[in-house]
Amino acid sequence: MASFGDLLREERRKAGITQRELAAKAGLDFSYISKLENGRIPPPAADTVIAICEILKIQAEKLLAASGKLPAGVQSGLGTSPGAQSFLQNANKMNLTEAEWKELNSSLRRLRND
Amino acid sequence: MASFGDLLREERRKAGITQRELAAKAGLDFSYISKLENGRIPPPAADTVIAICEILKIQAEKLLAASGKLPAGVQSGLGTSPGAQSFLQNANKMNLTEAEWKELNSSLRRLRND
DNA sequence: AATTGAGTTGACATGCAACTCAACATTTGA
DNA sequence: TCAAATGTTGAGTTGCATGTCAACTCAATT
Repeated sequence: MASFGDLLREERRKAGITQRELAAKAGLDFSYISKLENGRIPPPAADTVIAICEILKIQAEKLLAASGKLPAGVQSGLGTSPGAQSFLQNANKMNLTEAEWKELNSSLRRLRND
Repeated sequence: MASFGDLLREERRKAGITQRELAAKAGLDFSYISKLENGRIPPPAADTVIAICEILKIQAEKLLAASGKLPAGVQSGLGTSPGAQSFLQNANKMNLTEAEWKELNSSLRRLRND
């Protein structure tokens, strides 16, 4: 899988903006963007990734996945539910494929749409 | 919901051991256990919660949920999957009930058992 | 050739998570 | 009752996440 830095650089260029512009809009230092793109430092916090994606007008999942981190809202929201805890433990052990996650997303929708 | 500290104290007493014994087995300082039980400090890292549960011989979900944190393995395992990322975002926004999480756990089993 | 815009780098800052350590207080059982 | 066991508290430690700042390079224009 492409590294976070490579993806970020690619998407930033697609958006046609400089590191400095992106940084300014995201409220970050431009040198930080540079280091991220070159993989000199670990990916930013998940919420920062999301902010960046909004600026670049792209879906967050790919960059988020490349960052390997879960959004704070997800952690606080799901972390306090025993049911979520065991679901997540099980899902993790099963090492689901992307197709299987898609299936689960359907199950999720069916929960309320039936 | 009961606080992490109250739950911990309750379960430790059920197991019939002292703070010092629990701490020793978990590789922690006993004063740390004391502070946890009294809510003086935030709950420990998820992996520490799991270690404690193993010593107390109880299921981890309740204490984990009271701690509000997700195990590191879950974060690194699910955080790198785009499918998991979007599933978790959706699930979080839906604010699922415990019963619904149980449903999803069944869907999970069905994925491989069919 | 000098300026300008873009990117890179190393050193440093800051805050918080997750504890430990030493001292003191309280409870309990012989 | 009183000593040992158990529990509580305040202060300190350590490491890592998440950045900033200042100084630099390099390529393209003017």
